[in-house]
Amino acid sequence: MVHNIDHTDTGTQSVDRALLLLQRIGACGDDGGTLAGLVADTGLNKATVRRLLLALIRAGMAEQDDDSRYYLGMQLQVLGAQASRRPNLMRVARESVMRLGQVTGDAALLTVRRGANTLCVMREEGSYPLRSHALVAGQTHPLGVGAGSLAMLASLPDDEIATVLAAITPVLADRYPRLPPDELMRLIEQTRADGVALNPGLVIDGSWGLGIALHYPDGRLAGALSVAAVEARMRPDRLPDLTRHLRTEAAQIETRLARTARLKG
Amino acid sequence: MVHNIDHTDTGTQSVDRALLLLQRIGACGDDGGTLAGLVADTGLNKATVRRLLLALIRAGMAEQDDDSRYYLGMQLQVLGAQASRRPNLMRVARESVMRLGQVTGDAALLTVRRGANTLCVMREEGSYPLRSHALVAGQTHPLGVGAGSLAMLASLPDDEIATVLAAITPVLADRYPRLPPDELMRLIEQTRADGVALNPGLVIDGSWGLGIALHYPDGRLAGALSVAAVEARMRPDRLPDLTRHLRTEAAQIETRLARTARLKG
DNA sequence: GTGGCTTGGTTCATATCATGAAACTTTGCA
DNA sequence: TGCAAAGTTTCATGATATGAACCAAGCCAC
Repeated sequence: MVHNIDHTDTGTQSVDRALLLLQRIGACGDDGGTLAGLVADTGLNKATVRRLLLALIRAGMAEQDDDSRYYLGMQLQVLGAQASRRPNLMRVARESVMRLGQVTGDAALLTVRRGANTLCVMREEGSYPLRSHALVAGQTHPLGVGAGSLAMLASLPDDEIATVLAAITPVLADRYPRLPPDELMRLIEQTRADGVALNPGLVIDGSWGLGIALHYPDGRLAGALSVAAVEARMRPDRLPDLTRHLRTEAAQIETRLARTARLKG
Repeated sequence: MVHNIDHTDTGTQSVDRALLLLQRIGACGDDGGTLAGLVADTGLNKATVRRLLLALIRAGMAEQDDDSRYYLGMQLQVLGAQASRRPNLMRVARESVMRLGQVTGDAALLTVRRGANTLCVMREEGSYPLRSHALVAGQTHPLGVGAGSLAMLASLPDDEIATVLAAITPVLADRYPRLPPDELMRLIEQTRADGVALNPGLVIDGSWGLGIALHYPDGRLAGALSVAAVEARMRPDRLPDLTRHLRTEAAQIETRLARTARLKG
């Protein structure tokens, strides 16, 4: 039924740019973004950014304050609430992510794939005071960068891995010097052997992570569940314990995914 | 500082359409929308809708299920959560809206202005079993249609009211036969005299509402707070009580708006 | 089965619409 | 007062979104 599975990207340049802009505004954090900042972030022309921002504002997706900073708009809160009513991965996993964070004391993360990249969709802070803020909800990284991301990449068939690697190699070279494609291949082997993905501070020094992929009942990749902490909290003796918690919650999420899939069947 | 206050709408047709589409998908409810349905809703060409949907899907704003229905995407949940961290009207009013719903037992609503229309951004169900579902979060109506909406319209200066009326007259004639512009003018007078807006079932038979406008400390319109119920719950003897609750919560919201405004100064 | 009907999805010539360099305005600073 | 940086707008130009027409798949009645 869905004919065009590769989501060809012709004929909507301005829409793509506008939506990219929305993400960038979100990434600016609580006190919004400036026009110049967004221009720098996106690499677009100043006039283009301004024009797109006006369109976003018109639709309520963005707002502009008196100090001429740009923020996310209230329409997004409404749409976000509407989206949250659907029994999708995020809703189904919420409970598990929160429990994982509370039980381990570290940050629990839920990540999904978006093409050759990953998006962190949820983060539950643990109680441990020394926190790794390497990954925050809304951030994207190339597939393979970070524990959850690596777990997802490793779960893909080899030919798809090759495609993804080809796509992200320039980005890796540019922004993740410690993760060249061959190192990533090695990590994939390791992950497949272990059944969990370990990121020993390869993205940010001292920021470790442990992740596991999640699948829909039909075998399709759904996302990844992971735990992030400072190096001292991920010593070898603690890994088996963390892995066990991850596996328990991952199993629970997959069970619930299967249940909601059956409802529609 | 913000030069172009009228938000001129040139040069972004496709973005406007894509964002309109997002709202329509949201309006489809929990089990999504079909391509044909969205085409009918928006009046756009089928190919255009499909192309825009692919762009939305690419950005994670929408998703397409196996049964080729379209839903709101997870990226919206993430952006919605980010938007919710800002101390805007919605966040500042949340507590009051919930309390209003619980105390009165009816549905409490928070509405904002969007040009010549209003958007319901929040709804708190009361406990009373017989509910009016005339207004649900995410729905839009012309300014003046509904109690909160009427409260906002009545609070505008006369010349702006004239502009708005001119803009919405065709829509009124088409979709709200019981609310011709002159009737709306009468309601505005009534609202100004009473200090609250009463909608005695003029939009949907038997669905009554009572609303009051909210303002920022500098006098700008912020939105409206309202209560909706079936006719039997809005008999004259109950109105003073409801009005008092509305006034109390509105005052509280305005106080908190003033406080957050002072923080930025 | 088969013919008609509905709905999902795609193509491609065309003219519309988004583009971005440049100009203009405002603000901040020295 | 003059300079620099950031915000905002304009407008000629060609890249880009458009939508009529088309294809394909499912569904139903007969």
